[in-house]
Amino acid sequence: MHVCTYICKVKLEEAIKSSTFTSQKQKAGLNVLYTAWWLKTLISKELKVFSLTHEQFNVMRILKGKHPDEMCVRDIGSRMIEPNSNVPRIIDRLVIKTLVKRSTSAVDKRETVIVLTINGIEILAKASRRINDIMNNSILLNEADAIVLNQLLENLRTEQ
Amino acid sequence: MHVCTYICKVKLEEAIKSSTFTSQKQKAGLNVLYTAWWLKTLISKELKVFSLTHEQFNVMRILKGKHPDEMCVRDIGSRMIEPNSNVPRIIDRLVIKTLVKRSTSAVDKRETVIVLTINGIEILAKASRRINDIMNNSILLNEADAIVLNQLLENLRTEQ
DNA sequence: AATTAATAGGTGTACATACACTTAAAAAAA
DNA sequence: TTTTTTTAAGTGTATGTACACCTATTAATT
Repeated sequence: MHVCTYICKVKLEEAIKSSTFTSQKQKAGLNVLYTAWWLKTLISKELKVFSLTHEQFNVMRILKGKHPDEMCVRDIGSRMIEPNSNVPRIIDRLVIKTLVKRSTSAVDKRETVIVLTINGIEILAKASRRINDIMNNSILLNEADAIVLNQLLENLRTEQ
Repeated sequence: MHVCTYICKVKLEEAIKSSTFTSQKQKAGLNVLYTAWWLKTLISKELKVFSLTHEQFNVMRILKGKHPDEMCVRDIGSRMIEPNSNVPRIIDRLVIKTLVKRSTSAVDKRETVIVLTINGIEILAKASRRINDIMNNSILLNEADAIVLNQLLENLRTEQ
């Protein structure tokens, strides 16, 4: 049985070498930005095994949600975590790796429709398993706390 | 007196058009990533008035912390919110805009030392005021909630 | 003192992002 | 039906990021 000899808390103060925050609210802003970077880096490192970037993986996961149906570029873009990502260029790279197929819509010739290839589905399945494992093992947050966190983040983003 | 007629909650489900999360923990991960993007965009939009990017502003704010002392590139890098930022290139742009001055350290010729110019201090003061206002007005989170949020994010990042 | 190792900064490349602009096609208006 | 407007995708440019590699300088070792 593994005994956890010590737990290293990655404190914000240590990470950005600063301990003077004008308010907890200000600290929370920096904390969100730093935590997002921490998470992205964690995920990106795992995806490297599959030669995928965070964003390429994200697009593939979105496509999976509609598979075997095709999705247009606009529709993919509207589901991205970072909505201003340049989806056509991310798709370019997935096409080169033969993970997705791009074709013009028969219904509306303006639309480009994308669908995962068999290769894409296989790679995505493997990558998803890995990422899910990592998220479960690395995010040490119980479900009750996660609910509170989700609520607080939603409050933070509330607009008048 | 301004009457707030309606409050629009930017729900994660609406933002990424997904409502099927395998766990609250998984949702929390996406929520952190999305909130960070939301915050960054908010700040970047404000900084546009000053022709500054989020990262250039961040470097200038770090320099302010030691002003009028100089800081070496490595030292700046270690205080960045996103530690893998390529500091020399961010400084390149600040030098072009005459917001900082770059020179070789007399003590250790390997080191490049950076200091804010008078122009840089002025611009930073104006930009900081604007950003602080925006943060105070846009992040609708009371101090008690902010403390909880900070604690949860620190827990989330805890490593064994 | 001469050699080797470590460190600081910078560069090259691939990828992503923000945003303005272009082009083709479809929809709406005249 | 022709013209105008809107929409979907893609492109160009400036910026930033991740990471491997290079160069100069300093520190450590022999």
